[in-house]
Amino acid sequence: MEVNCLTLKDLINPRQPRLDFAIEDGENAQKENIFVDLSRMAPKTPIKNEPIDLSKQKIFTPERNPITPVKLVDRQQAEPWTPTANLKMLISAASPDIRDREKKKGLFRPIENKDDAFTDSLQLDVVGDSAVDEFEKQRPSRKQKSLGLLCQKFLARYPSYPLSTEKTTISLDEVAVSLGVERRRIYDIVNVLESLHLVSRVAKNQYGWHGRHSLPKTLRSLQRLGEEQKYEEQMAHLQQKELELMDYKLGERKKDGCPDSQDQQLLDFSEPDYPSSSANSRKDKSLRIMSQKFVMLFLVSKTKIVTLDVAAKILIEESQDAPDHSKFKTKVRRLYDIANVLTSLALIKKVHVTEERGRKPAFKWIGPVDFSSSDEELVDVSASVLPELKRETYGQIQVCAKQRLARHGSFNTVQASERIQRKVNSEPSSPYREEQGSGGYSLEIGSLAAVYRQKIEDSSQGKAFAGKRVMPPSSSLDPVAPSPTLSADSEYRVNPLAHQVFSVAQTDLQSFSMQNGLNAQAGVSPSSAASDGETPKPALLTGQPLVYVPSTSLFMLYGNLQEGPSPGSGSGSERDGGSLEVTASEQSPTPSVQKRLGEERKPQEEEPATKRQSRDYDDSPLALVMPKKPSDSTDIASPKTLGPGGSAPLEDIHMESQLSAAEQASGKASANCCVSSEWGNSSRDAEVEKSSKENESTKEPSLLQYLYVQSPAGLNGFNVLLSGSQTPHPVGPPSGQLPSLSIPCMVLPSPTLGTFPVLYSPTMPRPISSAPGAIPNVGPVNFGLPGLGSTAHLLIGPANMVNPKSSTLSSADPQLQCPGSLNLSPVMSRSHNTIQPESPMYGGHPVSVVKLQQSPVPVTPKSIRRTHRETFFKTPGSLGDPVLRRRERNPSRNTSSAQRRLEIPSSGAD
DNA sequence: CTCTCCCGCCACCCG
DNA sequence: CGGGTGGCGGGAGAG
Repeated sequence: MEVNCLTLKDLINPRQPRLDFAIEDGENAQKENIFVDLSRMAPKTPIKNEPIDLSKQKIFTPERNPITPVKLVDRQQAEPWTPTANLKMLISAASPDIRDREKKKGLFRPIENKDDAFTDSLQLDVVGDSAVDEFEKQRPSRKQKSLGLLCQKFLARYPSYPLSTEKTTISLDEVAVSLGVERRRIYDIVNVLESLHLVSRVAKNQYGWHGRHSLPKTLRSLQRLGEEQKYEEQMAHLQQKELELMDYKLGERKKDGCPDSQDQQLLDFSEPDYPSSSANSRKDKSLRIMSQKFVMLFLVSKTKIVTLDVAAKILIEESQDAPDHSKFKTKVRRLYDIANVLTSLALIKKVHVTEERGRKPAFKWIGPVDFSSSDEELVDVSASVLPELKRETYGQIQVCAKQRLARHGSFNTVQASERIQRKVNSEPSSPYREEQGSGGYSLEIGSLAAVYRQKIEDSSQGKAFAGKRVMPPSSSLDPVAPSPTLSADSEYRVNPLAHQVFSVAQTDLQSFSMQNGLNAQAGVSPSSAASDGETPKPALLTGQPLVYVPSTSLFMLYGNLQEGPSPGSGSGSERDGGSLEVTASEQSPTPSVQKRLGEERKPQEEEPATKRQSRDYDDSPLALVMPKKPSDSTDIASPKTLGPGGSAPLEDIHMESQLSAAEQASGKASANCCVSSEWGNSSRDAEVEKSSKENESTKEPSLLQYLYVQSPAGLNGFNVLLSGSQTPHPVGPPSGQLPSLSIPCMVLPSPTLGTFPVLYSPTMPRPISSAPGAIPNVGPVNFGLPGLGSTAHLLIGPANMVNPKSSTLSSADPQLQCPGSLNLSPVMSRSHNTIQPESPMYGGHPVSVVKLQQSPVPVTPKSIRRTHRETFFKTPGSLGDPVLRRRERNPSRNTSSAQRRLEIPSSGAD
């Protein structure tokens, strides 16, 4: 058949018209520099079949009938897509099974080509000729088929931060069909995603989607591993060598071939090859491992820039392959594959490093960075000093945080970036400088790393790279087991700093803001500044959580808000070190291990309930949190069950804490709010603008205080809160009643906590009574922050946090939906999917929303939302979700867990 | 040219 | 053993 098919295909294809020009550009852009929106995309949770509306944001999906079609005008889209599609159609005709697939595919098709489709459709509609042109043009350019694009499509199907309750399984076949590609390609994507624990294999052909919840943790673990392996040194070394070589040999491009020599040199340092540690079995060379190592390189790199040649060399070296040119080429190819996926995840972007000799392709890390730094430091200290963290510890931690703030909190991003840049430039190891601006990562990282290194060194030998071999490839990759540090971390997060922290934070913030200036622009993070082509859009990345930590992170947040998805923001997420337990699970290096670990994890997980909570925050796109106990409460959502002793009555506590937190927040928040939303969008309601303007006055002067923002995972960051109220004092009123803020903002309780009362401030165009209940029609409100720029967009929904986004948009802000704000829409859509149930409610009465706060208990869908935790890695049993909220869910979880276990085996190769 | 990286053969390896 | 996985590298599009 295939043969025949091919033939047919050829005939048919002969050129389907794809138009994708516009799209292509976009693609290119993305690919090249960018980042992606995937996060924003709507999630479709279940792939399974249905096309869901998914919404794909922009695209409209024309489709549903996929089928065949004749080429024609009607459905231009349908037809042409890709040759592959055609082929499939043909095939389907032949076989029923296939046909089914086709159908499915068809459903999805829109997705696949959404962009294209979108464009096409527009064009077509507009211009009749286009159709013809299309045919003519038809080139399915390579770009269209690129792995990066494919990956984006893939990611678009799933929520970045799926609710803990929703377990999404990915059927490779389905995906392949829906995306119109061969399965082989899906493997490439999945393998990379798996390396980051975004997915895990469940069974044959089946993967479970975890989302980004644990990404910070995973990254942290990888960073640690990278440090242990001394990748940084290796990189520096290679770079130097190269430079030297280059210098000596000027023009020759032997580079390609050269690697050998270099490699050898490296080897010298380290050790002679190690033939085998684990012999590199196929696994060692797997894309998964390569991916992890590649990520590690970024994480340990001070510059956060990794050139492909260096990465390839290191990989070759590790693999012990004899370095030959072909190997090098192969490695590079693989790295591109990985890079495409990572780029789609908005973790890296392409840049070019200009060395003395020319440009070299490289990638820059734009994902979260700081996790390791501040928190770790703290953690570390605490861990080392106080094995057991306790309240007291917190105190210490707080102190540290304060200090840190003092030192860095006010740090101007720009300054930071400059410094970094300087460092980079001066650094011998990093001969090149980025074309763009340097990222504004915290400077501390380096120092921290140094510290770590030392520690490590102590244990390990003097040899530079000896460490590397130490790790078994696969296992090593996985995240480290939870270390005490983590625990500390977690605690830190979890409980964070209570008031003290807050106070500190406030202060810092002010100073910070002052220094930075309110303008968001000013605050632009370096990375963003860099600008290559980065689009601001990225900011939206829903996926990236902002910093939640009060102290240090604040500034990051600030930056993030402004910028949006700046890498820095991501870093914030990192902090979540709290994910201890998660770590454990995830850490288990290989997936397989993970699975196994599941059991082990459980125990660990127990403690973590709180952690998770913290994590949740982290995960949540924008979460500024004020830690406090309340946060813990959030955990509710956390899947993991509490251990026996665990936090017992979380719920109660949560409630209380939440309230208190809310109060505090309200009180504290004094400034104007700033909200940033992830999505930048152009559109905003006029009203909003007004409000914003009004706010502006306020804003400018003050600074922002913040608030906390938390967005439920599913929401993608939509919830932000800000406030700035003048009223510093906390309002006493428990849940619902908070003092009204002069500024129009709503304070949302942490998503997780459903209980929180929402605060809404009336400044809005419509006068609203401050009383919560009173809120009239507050539908979702958008805030535009002037300072933030058009990009910033805030939507607030009266309803629970959860829905607001989606529903809000749809109902209230049509504008948002406008094409212009594509980004938003996608997001929105996503949330929709996830939350759908709620949406209806929401739509109905905004006001009612307020009530939401009520008791969390309800099993209603809403409640579900809260739980967005990550389920992922955890093994099933361990998942606490159920626990948290309602015990009801457990059953489901168990089931899921079972699956995972199954998975494990397969993946678990180890 | 070089940079990217798609494509798909075919080896592994698991069930 | 069959089929799911996925290493691998030729070769071609894009710049």
